[in-house]
Parts: sequence; C-alpha cells; structure tokens
Amino acid sequence: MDEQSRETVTADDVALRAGVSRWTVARAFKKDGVISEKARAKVMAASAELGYVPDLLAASLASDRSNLVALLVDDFDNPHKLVMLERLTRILREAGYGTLLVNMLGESDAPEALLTASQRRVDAAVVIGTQFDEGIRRTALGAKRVKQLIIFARASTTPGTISIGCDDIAAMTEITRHLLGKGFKRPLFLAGPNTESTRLMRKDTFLSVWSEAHGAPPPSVIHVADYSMALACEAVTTYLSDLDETLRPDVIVCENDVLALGAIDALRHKLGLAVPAEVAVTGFDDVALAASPAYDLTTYRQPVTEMAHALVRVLDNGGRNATDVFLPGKFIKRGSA
Amino acid sequence: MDEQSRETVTADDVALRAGVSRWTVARAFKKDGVISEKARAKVMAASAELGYVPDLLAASLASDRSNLVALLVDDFDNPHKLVMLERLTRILREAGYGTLLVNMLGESDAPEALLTASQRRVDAAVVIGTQFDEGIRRTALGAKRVKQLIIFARASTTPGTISIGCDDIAAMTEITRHLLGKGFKRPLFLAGPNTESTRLMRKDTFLSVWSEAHGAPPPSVIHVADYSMALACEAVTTYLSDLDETLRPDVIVCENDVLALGAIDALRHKLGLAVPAEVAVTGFDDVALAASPAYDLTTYRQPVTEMAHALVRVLDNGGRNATDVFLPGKFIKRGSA
DNA sequence: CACTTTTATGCACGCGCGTGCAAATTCCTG
DNA sequence: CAGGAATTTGCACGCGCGTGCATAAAAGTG
Repeated sequence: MDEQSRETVTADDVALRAGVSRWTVARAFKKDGVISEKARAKVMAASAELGYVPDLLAASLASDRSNLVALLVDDFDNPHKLVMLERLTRILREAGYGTLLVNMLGESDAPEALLTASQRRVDAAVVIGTQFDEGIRRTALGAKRVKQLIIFARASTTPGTISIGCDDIAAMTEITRHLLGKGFKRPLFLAGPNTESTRLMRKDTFLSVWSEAHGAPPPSVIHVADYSMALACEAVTTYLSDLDETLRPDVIVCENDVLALGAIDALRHKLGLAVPAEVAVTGFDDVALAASPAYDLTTYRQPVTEMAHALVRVLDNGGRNATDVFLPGKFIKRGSA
Repeated sequence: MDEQSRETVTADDVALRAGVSRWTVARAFKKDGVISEKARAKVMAASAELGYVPDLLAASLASDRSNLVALLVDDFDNPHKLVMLERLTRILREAGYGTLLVNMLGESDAPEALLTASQRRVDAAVVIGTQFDEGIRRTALGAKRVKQLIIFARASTTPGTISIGCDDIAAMTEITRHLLGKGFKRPLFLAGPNTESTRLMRKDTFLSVWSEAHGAPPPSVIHVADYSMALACEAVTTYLSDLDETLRPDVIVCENDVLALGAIDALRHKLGLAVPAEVAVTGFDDVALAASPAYDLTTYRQPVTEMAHALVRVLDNGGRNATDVFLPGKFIKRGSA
C-alpha cells in the first residue's frame, strides 16, 4: 500500500496501478465503453484499492454533459412539492443525474434563478413552479444558456419548452362525472392564482364538462391569490358569508388539495357547516393529509413516479424529438365527496 | 455587434472586447478583487453586451472551492422539511452557494449518497436527515472526500462533524414549564424512532425537567417507528385503547408536529376524545398546519432562518474553528395545550 | 502461416478559469 | 520632476477528464 492516500486520487493514479493508460480507466467507468473484460477488471480492482471515483466536475467541463439538472421551485408551501422532490431526486439519481435545487425567490426572479443554474452547466432546467413568466423562456432559450427547459406538473404552451404532467383533462373529467353521478347541483370551483404562461387545465375542464351536462347557469369560480390553506380558508369564508343561504354551493371543487383543506377548515370551523353532509369537497394531488381521518378528502393522485420516469427519458435523449407528456393518474374516492 | 453570439462566451471574449486581459475580467467578477474602477467598468460593460457569465464549473475545477453544498435528506414526509429547504436554498443562494439536493434512498444509503455529492466537489455536505449512521462519517471524513460534514437541525456527537440546530433543551424546558404551570398530571411523551448517532434532546429534556418538578413516577414514553402522521395515529390509538381509563394521560407531549397531528387525529377520530378538554397535545416545529383551526396546535418554532445564516457563516469560514451552534426558537401557544 | 477484419488501447488537444508572482503603471512626496 | 511606494495588470501552469483518431493487439479466414 503506497501512502499517497489522503490526497485526491485521479484516473492517472489508477492507470499507473492497473498498468494501463488513463483512457482505459475512463473507459472502464463508462457503462458502454469498449474495453476488454480483463482490463476493466484490473481497473476496477485498482480503483477499489485506491478509492477512486471519477470527478464529475472535470467530466462535465471536458464533455458537454453535466448530468446535472436544475429543479426550479417557487412554492415551498405545498406539501405535494415534497412528494415531487422526493420522486424526482430519487429517480434522477438512480438514472445518474444530480439535482440542483434552485429557489425562485420572487415573482420576477425566474430569469436570475435560471442563470444561476446555467452557470453550473445543467443539462436541463425543470420548472416545478406555479408562477413563471415569459422572461424565463427568453433567458433560457434566447441566450442558449440552458439546453432544455422542462415544465413539470404543468402545461405550458410556450414554444421551445416541453411539459410533463398529469392528464388533467381526463382527471378532472373523472372527478366531475363522479360529482354529477352523486347528484350535486350547485358546485363552486376554487382555483389558485390566474396565471397565463403555465396553467392547469383543471378549471376549464371542470367548467366545460359540468356545463355540458347541466347547461346554464355555469358554476361559480373564485380565485385565491396563492396556493395556501390560510388564504383558501379566508376566501371561502368570505365568499360564503356574503352569500344567500339558498344559493350556497353543495360541493366545492378545488384545484388542489391545499385549497381543499383550507376550504374544509373554513366550512367546519368558520362557517359551522358539516362536510360532506352540508357541503362536499374535492381536491387534487392526494397529499398525505388527504388520507387523514380529519379530512378524508376525495381527490386525484398524480402519477408522479411515471412523470419522473418520463423526464429521465427526455433527458437521456438529450431532448431530441421530445414531446409533451401527460399521464393518467388515479381517482381517490374518500368521504368528503 | 459582432455575430459570434449563439456560442458560449468566455472570459477571453470579454477581455478582447474590453481591451484587457482575461485575468482582469476574472478580477472584475471577484467581489474583493484588486482592480481599478475604470477597468471593472469596462469589463462589466463588455460582459453585459456579450451576455457573459462566469462558468462556475470551470471555476470549481480550477480552484478548490465549488460554492456548492449538498443537502442530504432522507425523510420527505415531514412538511417541515420543506420549510428548511426553502430557507436553506434561499439563504445559501443569496450567499452565493448552489445546493445539490441528494435523496438518501434507504437506511444504508448515506455513504453512497455522500459519494454522489463528493463527486461534484461540494464544499460541504449538510445532513438534514433523521436517520444516519456512523458509515456516513467514515465515508465523509475517512476518505477525505467531503471537506465538511454538517448536521442540520439535529445534535450529533460524532467527532469531526458540526451541528447547527435549535436549542432543544431550552425549548423543551419552556414547553414543560408551561405544562407544569397549567397543572397537568399525567403526561405521555410521543417520540420518533430511537436513533443513536443523531438525536434530539427533546425527550431527555422533557423527562428530566418533568421528573425534577414532579418526582416519581416518571412519565411514560412511546416510540413511533417513523415520523409519520399515520403511524403516530396508530401508535396512540393502540396505546390508549389498551390503557385503563383512569391511567389515561392528560397531555401528550410530542417530539414534533407530525407526531402531534397524528396524535390529535387518534384522540378525536379513533378514540372520541376531545382536544384539549380531555387530552391536551403539544408539538414541535410549528408547521403550517399547526396554525390551522382544525388543529390549533401549541408548539415551538425552530429558528430556521438563523440556523441557515449560521450555516453560511460556517461555510464562509471554510469550517475553520467552527463549533456547534444551537439557537433559541419561539414558543407558540395555541389552543391544544 | 500470411493476411484481413475486428477489437483494444494510447494519445494530443482542449474545456474555462484560478493561483501566485513578476512586470508595468500610477500615485505621492519633497 | 526624480524616486520610491502603492496599485494595477499580465501570464505560465494546472485542475481532471472526454473526444476523435491513429496505432497495436487479437481474432478470424483460406
């Protein structure tokens, strides 16, 4: 055992020890590298003895791939983000990608955040945000700074980006059919902020499916400024307090679980109404809390795992001929509707 | 305007345009670089025109700092993790650090996860996990692969690591005093898994402060295998169902909010007990849900922002003469106890 | 066994920037 | 305005590895 340890061991060290050239060492570590079994075995043995691991940083610099993807997030309040982060980091890591988590600090921070990511040569930037404007696209693609811009769990019509998400149309159609089947008459749709560039098809789908079945009048909609339980609670409380009791909705259809949980809190604790007896509620995402006896929320589970795999596929192809992907999830029927 | 755009613009391009050398360009981008104001202005102007941004990857390779820190997480179920991630990514980014989010897939994955991080030359690895064993330390420090190992929001006695967290002792003492003041007699402590290497002082503190005030018998303790609402709910249900009613605790002190929320669900929905009238509950962390009317949980807020700033300080010093940091948080009194 | 095909290996060059020091320039003082 | 101090700038070398091609070794053929 030579005592040159304690220091960074490079491919050269391994090459020396294995009696091959540095490039053979590199080949041994490439999964589909052309190399004889014998040589690879020698290299691997030497690497193990020396504790060698390829330096991904140097590799990124030399090649034009970093195997790094940036995850841009702007809403850390929704527990469902945690689920997405878990799945993405797990599956990306298993596929050999590292994940750079970038906090989009404010509304107009997206371009800056993207720049931060690009400085580390990410192979792709994945936006898991709720708000984001055109600026991000210009920064990303206009300056060629980021090779790929992927919108995760949202639909974006922005050209040059690709979206990977849940098939919201099928999902919301299923929810709506369920509600129609149960005979609800006066729904209220509770939506998040009304953004342009990236949006959910949930509201539109609900409105069209419902109207098609029921005709006029179209269901009412209220928007909450943010996907926050507290704000949703407040919005519902205000809206229902001002409303004549005979016009009270019999079901509140929410754009996601966070809003739904806030709505339930409002109904029960602010307005003294029973859920689902007096007003039913549905959500979207199936966060952990939705399953708790306190809420027992009927909702829809996004296929996060499959979405992450779809992302890996796009990355592995370097974005060549990639198209939007919208995958089916699963309707979760519980007690709230 | 020369039309060499579309391509990566390097410091050389900027140097050429600004009429200085490449190294002067580098200096202009170093916050405390020695450079004349005139030169810096020229460089900045040229950079702006060309859209130049320093390549952090190349910088990391050339220097021995990457300004990258790895966040190792193994528990994506606790919404409080999201708060920590938000604060850490925000504050680290503001301080010029990038964050690599690494999912510690399983119990024994810590060393592997650390290796993944080290391959990207992180300046430090920050463990925000609940479980982690000695292996991680050996991998990190033994092989000199990671310069610094920091345990966040936990106390670790492992030598060579530094801990940054909430002052659990002061915190739990305050909670306990509050409960003593309100005249509770039979507390039950609800704890998470019983790990060795990294742990919370909450349980020990509670037990000692309580015993000191009340003498024997010492409070009962139950452990839940995981920080999960569902498991906590189950554990509490089982425990209380088997218990003679006269021995029923009048307050359940929980190691964190997730356990507390599960406990409340158990009390209300499984056991039909009123909170806080029949059994009170306290938590720890002050997750968003704790403030909702559905739970209205008395808890303790960790100083996450300050903890993140403390982390930045350690990083900026390159870990020289760094010591453990435990900061005071804030007791949040609500209705549950 | 000579010769072609296939498979393995070696190597020059470059990725974009930091470090440490030497050379050049500017500033100041009497 | 000379002479030295202070400030500013330039540069050789290296960080660790990938790419593409040339060369060497092994395998196959008649």
